[in-house]
Amino acid sequence: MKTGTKRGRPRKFDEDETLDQIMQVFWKNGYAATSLDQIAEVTGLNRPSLYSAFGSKKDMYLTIVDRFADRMHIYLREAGGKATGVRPRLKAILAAAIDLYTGQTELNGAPYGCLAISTLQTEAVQDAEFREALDAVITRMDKGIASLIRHETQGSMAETDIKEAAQHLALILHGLSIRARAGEAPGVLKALAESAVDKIVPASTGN
Amino acid sequence: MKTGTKRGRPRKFDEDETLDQIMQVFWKNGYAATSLDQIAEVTGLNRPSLYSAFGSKKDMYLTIVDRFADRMHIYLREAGGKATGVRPRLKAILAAAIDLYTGQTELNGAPYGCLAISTLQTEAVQDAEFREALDAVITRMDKGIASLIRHETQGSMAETDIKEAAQHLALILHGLSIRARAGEAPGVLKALAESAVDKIVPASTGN
DNA sequence: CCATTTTTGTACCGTATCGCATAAAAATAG
DNA sequence: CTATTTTTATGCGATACGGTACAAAAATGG
Repeated sequence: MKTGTKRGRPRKFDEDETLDQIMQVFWKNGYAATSLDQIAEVTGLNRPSLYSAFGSKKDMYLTIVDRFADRMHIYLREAGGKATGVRPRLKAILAAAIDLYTGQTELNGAPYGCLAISTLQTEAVQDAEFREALDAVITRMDKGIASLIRHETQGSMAETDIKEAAQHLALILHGLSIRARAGEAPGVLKALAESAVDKIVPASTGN
Repeated sequence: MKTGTKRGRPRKFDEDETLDQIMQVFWKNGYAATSLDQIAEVTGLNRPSLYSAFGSKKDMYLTIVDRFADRMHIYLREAGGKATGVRPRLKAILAAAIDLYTGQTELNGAPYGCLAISTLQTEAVQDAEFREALDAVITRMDKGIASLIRHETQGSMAETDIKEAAQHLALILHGLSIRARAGEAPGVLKALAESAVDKIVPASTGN
């Protein structure tokens, strides 16, 4: 019984590529306004294939939200790594996020903002599972930024101040996502992000 | 030809009260996930009556967005008037907004965040009219906050700094709306708002 | 070459959707 | 009391929705 090769008819599609296509649709239209027919058209699959591969519409969406959050954090971590010092690193990740929100990266082709902030949020009231997913995304962002600040300031900031600053920057970031979706230009958003970092993170730390 | 009294069958409903009920439904569910049947049930009207009074679903929603923005600004203006000094006034309007976002006021009964930020935003990509409406809400908030700062600092701040600070605070506010919808407690949000004001608005102005 | 397994594609089910057509109801005008 | 005006109420109509049943297709195992 060789288990190297799969048994039945081979899939016509690449799962990863298909998930990326699905992500685009949800990212653009949100959950409620997206139909499975649209997804079927974009992916080239038919609904039964979609269902057997990814479950229900809600399953698909939650999968996509996780996928987006993972991608986002890898992408921001990488962007933050290119600078040194608290403020420069924070500015770098905010600028990278703005590029993503305004459609300047290869992950998306248009100014859709943040998938979680801009689409998941709307559904959060009606559905507890969506609300928990949104909360998880927010918390993860808070902790990610706090971790960066903590690491970069090396004990010169009180822990409560670190957490507070991180939340302030996350609030700013989410506000920027909304403006990106409203059509605001990347340059304007980046200028706002830079000055926000200067105000929120103390200069006494050396930068 | 007396024109004092209307001619036909009298309406069974109060237009203002009905609009408030419609606002609740859109506020909770967003645009796409709201059906006219839900609205009909909540208002006690049937669809033809709704249509003849308020137009299509999209018409109704845009009407509601305007209505919400107007209410919001009256409410915040009133809240800001109860304090004196830049920072106290800004803190007062942010706290009032958080009360609204978390369902502590009589305008709404649950933590739905900001209607425009939390529901209009999702539709902004698909529909240019929605995108413009969102942009208008954002701009109005920026200008409102800038006006407050300008008035309260009496020329001690440069105009560009005023506008920048106003946008920073609006970004924070919109981020707070999202957290409210995610279920965060009012107290936590208010603490964040207060410290944000302290960081963003210079202390040199006297407060 | 036939059985088995997995995916694909067509077609369908029941329901929900928005908008409207049409008639009944309730008021005023003369 | 009749004509007119406006709103209400029933119901239709065409489409769209999510999900699934079922058979054909395409691979492997022996």
